[in-house]
Amino acid sequence: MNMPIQSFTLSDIQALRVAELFGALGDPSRVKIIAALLQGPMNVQALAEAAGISESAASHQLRSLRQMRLVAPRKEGRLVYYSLDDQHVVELFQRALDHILHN
Amino acid sequence: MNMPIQSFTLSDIQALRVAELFGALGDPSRVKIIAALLQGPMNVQALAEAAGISESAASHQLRSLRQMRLVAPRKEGRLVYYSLDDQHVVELFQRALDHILHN
DNA sequence: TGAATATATGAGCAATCATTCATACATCAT
DNA sequence: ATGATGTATGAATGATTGCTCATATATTCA
Repeated sequence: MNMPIQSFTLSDIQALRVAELFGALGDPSRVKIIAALLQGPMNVQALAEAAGISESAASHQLRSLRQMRLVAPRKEGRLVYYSLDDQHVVELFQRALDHILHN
Repeated sequence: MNMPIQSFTLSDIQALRVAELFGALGDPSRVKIIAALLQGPMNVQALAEAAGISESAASHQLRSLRQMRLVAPRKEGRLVYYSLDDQHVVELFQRALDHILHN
């Protein structure tokens, strides 16, 4: 499995989508949020603390990640638990983490 | 091989480095440049054309990629051929491409 | 030497982005 | 109902970013 990709010239939209995907992972706060979510679902407060940002800032970032379908919310009372929602991206992220930590 | 990473709270510097790596791949022009380089080394002009940007803009972007050691220059006369210089990142990129193209 | 070509680089600018602040909304407790 | 808590959201702001333009440097050719 896994046809090798010997790609070529990407269309504008394809390049944009790849860039958007990587861009979503291209901010330290979002990186910390995603790293925290590797442990399991967490609510906004906990994620804000894990990322070292305000709850409002966390909510904004979670919105971006939500819109890209990288995370999914689950409401429980007045808490909202977020979890990672794209296994491919999780693997991508872990590889990058691996690469950095092994630098 | 491959210790599973269950990582947690990243240090500020670790998060920053992961974010910088993804950020380097988080722009459509750079995505097109890297996609073009999957075929093999190319000079600045060719990369500019492949990315649909000016040669100056390409040179600027190549500088970023160079500073992150994602590409390496090889001078040949008055041409400078760039090639991909980080196999891990190449694999990361191809996975993302695969993911997007298979959406 | 002088002109042309390929690339690099700095300044300036417009656009994007991450955060803060104020506020709104929903849920729970009293 | 009232107040408190958790989250969401819009506007404003400061920082970053990708590009253009002008210019510099290096190499080749005449």
